[in-house]
Amino acid sequence: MSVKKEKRLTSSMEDYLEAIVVLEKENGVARVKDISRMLNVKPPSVTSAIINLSEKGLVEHELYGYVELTLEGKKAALDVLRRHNVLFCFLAGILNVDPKVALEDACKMEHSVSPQTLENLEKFIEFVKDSSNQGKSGLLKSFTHFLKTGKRKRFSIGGIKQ
Amino acid sequence: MSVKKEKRLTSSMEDYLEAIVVLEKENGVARVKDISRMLNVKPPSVTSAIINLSEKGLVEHELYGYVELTLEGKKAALDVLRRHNVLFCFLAGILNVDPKVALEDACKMEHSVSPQTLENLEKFIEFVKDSSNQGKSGLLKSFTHFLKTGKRKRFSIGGIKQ
DNA sequence: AAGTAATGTTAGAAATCTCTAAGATTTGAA
DNA sequence: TTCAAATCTTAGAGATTTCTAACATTACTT
Repeated sequence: MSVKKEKRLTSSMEDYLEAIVVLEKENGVARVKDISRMLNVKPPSVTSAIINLSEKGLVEHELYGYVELTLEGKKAALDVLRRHNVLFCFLAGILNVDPKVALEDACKMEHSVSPQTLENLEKFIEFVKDSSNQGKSGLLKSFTHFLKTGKRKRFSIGGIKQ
Repeated sequence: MSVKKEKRLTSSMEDYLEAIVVLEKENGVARVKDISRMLNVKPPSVTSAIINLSEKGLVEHELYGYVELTLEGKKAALDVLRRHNVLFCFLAGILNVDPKVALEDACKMEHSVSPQTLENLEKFIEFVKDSSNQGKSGLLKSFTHFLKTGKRKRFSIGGIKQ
């Protein structure tokens, strides 16, 4: 009975998984060259990573061929992607951080955000965004105004206009 | 003229700086043993780190003596601490994440949050918190309620009661 | 003051992740 | 089909960070 001790994936390995799932979505398949370009690492680093992920049962790979996520790998990759997206939405959509910066931050923070924080962040986004049907909610408008001027504007949640 | 190329500090080195500044605040001085305990690493790791930080001009250290931050080191350490505190405030105070989890997350995320995100986060905290004089603001109460029940409650910002 | 306990350092090894250089395989063009 | 370009892998080295084991120093205790 080989009960593998599942160590948490490193940030690096999560990056590779994420790149692979994104490439699969974009191109149907993931190739070493594209992973390399996407992550700004050299091809040998990708090969090493693939061997590593393959030993963990997260990807399948034939020499000189494509890289494919296993079911488990896909699950892990989508989890990273979800963290990324939630963080990006919050940073760019609520905190009003420049999208380029928000992207960079999301790419780094996605590896350290806990499930609980992620869940509450998702709910917070829902809470803030759903409170307006069109574009920015009152809260968002008010905060954006506060960011620019330092002054508060009234706003409402729950459909009650002030 | 030796113009050192100042590479960004690694997460690890930031952790050491942060521990040192916290210990200095608590005990007046920082010692290897305490840094070791605070960061959950063995003493030789601390010694290595101190040598590293010392080469960067961020700490001073006499063999078998105390560790002290230089001016530059203190500046860097306080910067990390500020990131930590802002993140913790947001997670625990606004997102309603369990303080223990919020602490862990802050400790990890503090190394990857950009200045712009940090600044906007600080303003967001100010925006949300200052909108009530006593404890949780309307927004906070409303979000907490939403977290628990999934239902929205009306609230106000700007001192206007609904 | 001497010896023991506590603390700190040195040396050297292991894990992780990246790179360069060089060689292998595949693809595509003539 | 054969050769050149593109792609991928292997081998080996370097950086970073941690550890254990052994040794050095300092601080107590009596």
